[in-house]
Amino acid sequence: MVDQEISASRGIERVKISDVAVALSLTKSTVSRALNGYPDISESTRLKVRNEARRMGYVPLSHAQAIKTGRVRSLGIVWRVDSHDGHRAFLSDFLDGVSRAVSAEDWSLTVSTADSDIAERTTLSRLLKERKVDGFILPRTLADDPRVEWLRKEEAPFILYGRVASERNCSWFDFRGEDAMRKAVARLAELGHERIGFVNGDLRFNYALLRRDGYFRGLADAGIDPDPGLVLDGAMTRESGETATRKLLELESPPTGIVFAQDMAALGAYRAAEDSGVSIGRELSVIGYDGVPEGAWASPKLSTFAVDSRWAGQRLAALLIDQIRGGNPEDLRETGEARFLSRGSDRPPATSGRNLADFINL
Amino acid sequence: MVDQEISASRGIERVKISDVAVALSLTKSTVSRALNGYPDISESTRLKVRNEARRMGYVPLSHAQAIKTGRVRSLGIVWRVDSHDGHRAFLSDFLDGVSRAVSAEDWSLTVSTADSDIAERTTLSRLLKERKVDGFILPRTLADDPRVEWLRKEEAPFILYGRVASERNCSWFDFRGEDAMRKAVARLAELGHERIGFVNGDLRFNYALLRRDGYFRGLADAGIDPDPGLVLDGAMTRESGETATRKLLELESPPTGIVFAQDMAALGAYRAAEDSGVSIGRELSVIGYDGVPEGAWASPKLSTFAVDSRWAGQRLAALLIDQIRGGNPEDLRETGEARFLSRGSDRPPATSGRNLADFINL
DNA sequence: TCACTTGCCGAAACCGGTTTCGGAAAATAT
DNA sequence: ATATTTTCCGAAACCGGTTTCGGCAAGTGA
Repeated sequence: MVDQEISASRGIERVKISDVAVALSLTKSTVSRALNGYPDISESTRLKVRNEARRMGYVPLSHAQAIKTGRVRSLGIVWRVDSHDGHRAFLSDFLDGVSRAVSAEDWSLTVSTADSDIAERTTLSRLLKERKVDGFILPRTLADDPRVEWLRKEEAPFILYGRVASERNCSWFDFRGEDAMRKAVARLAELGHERIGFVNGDLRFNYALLRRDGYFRGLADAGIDPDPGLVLDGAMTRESGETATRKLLELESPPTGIVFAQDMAALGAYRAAEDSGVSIGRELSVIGYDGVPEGAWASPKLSTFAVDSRWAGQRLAALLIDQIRGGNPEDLRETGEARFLSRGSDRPPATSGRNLADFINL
Repeated sequence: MVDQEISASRGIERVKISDVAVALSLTKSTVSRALNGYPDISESTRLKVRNEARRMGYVPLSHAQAIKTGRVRSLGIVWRVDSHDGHRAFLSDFLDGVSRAVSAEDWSLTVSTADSDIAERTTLSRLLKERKVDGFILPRTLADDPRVEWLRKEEAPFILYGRVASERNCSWFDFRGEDAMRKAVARLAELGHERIGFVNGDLRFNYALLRRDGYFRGLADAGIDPDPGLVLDGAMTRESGETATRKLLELESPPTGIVFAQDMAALGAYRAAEDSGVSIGRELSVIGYDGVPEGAWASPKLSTFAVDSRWAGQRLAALLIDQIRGGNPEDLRETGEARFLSRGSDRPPATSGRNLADFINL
């Protein structure tokens, strides 16, 4: 009667390490070491233990392990929700990448959101103090990112999605946006464009600085003198991209091609162009960066440098786990290449001396 | 020298409960009970303990608590990445909502992704066995959802985003999509439409069944005989929405208005309409459901029933925490209302006997 | 044959909290 | 003044693992 009550209230008994030990007439210390690959366990007992553990369905409680090891086998991400929605489209892919890498090692992922710097700091601090995570993936890297110094001080492992000036002890993964911008300019120049504008994102973000450099290098490569009047920044949404484009089109001699540091801004150009009566792919060429899905639904489709967010998430997680396991942070840096999607929005300039036939024969 | 080495290698010492106890000349058991609000601690010492703990920056390790309490103060979500991308736009808001509710209680959120049923089951199982989470939020509820039965068997707390047929012991939050569909039909009927089509999502999902019911009730309300030929399903992307719309427009007597169970499908209608030479808001009225941001960038802007994903996440998390703390699952059910955004895509039919002036005087 | 490794496992401490139990001191009742 | 209850805290067990340490038995070398 009492037994029934107990079993009814407690449900399926969880099998613990001592259960496995008893079943094998061993001590739990032996079972633990066998399962964790200690060298002082014979191969034969290691095998027996592993089989019996599997047979009994034994899975160690992660928090019971953590109390002694100090590791919870979990990574943390604080996602900013206060900024432009340009990156929102990638959250799903990004998390998928992180999740895959993390699951492959039997780790897990803790996600939190924040809508301000202090909220982010508070959350990072709490996750760290409670030891909910062993390290952090930091998206949206600033040129001079205060999180870096703070996490160094707290001695918490972290990795940046994006590069940073203060390199000491930093790991990162990033796509070489500067290369993409450079190629975008080269592409437009090759098509015959001579006045090529650049609409950048917010300069507080490090990628904006890098992409700006790439743009200017592209101009230099093509032998085009840079015109500061053709360069704008702070556009990371459709609205601001629309405004920026409008400004450029209202210039005395407007650009025939514009490179955008972000697709969302580039999509804003479509409306500005429509209002100004210029058609994209004809009077105005546009190349974006990011590879947002909406680009494929614009007409003409937006040519862009697509970024593989899933891959970024995957590498970030894998590198961070390496670091937590003792790897040297400065050895854990990787970059990737954005893939150019040539679609309809980049074409030879309508007013160019060179015509379409020339281009085809190029 | 040795001390230096130790302090240098171990860094900032974490303050533990025994440190607080020593500082106050109390035992750690007293400190623990004081902090956790046990009634057998005097108000004066409770205050002293609380202040000293705060002063020393003491925060309990969540996994150290968990080993005795069995609770890790964490919720789990497995996000499906294999389906249509209609819900991706909401992930950011949704997670933000969950994160807010969870942080308010000092809990945390563990996120994982899966691209198949078995992957999802494997992940749920692992999170449960390792006890990384205390309960699950289940998005994307199926009409007959196998996760429900399985989690019941495992005795794991869970809550559904969406309702389900097998109600026993289930908690949920959901938006009353059926009400929205009913109102959408009413709206179109009021505008003078008599042939109103319906493009539904995948019928395996429970919301599709509910919304279909809503559509038919709307027709009944308006005294319109349902025409099975005007009802299609399985459209949850732009592509499939485009195809579905094309089919409807090719009918001998095509609908003058279409209600879509999902915005993404409704956006597909724009291209179909363009190709067929009918203009949306004139020859064809369209009402969607979801409130995706892209809807505001279509022309004309898509009229739709917008869902507050942040709110959904918030309520789901709060209700689930209540349940884990002992609340009766069947008492923890809530629904919400989708908010109608009247924009440009729903207008009186061009061929209607009633003209615009009539409508204005309505 | 004896001393000395080496291989392998058990015993026990330990991690940082929570919770039960018992008892001393203070408050109340008799 | 004594008996009885309350109030409040300390002592110790406990949670489920990991890790250190020590020792027995078998193997090795001289």
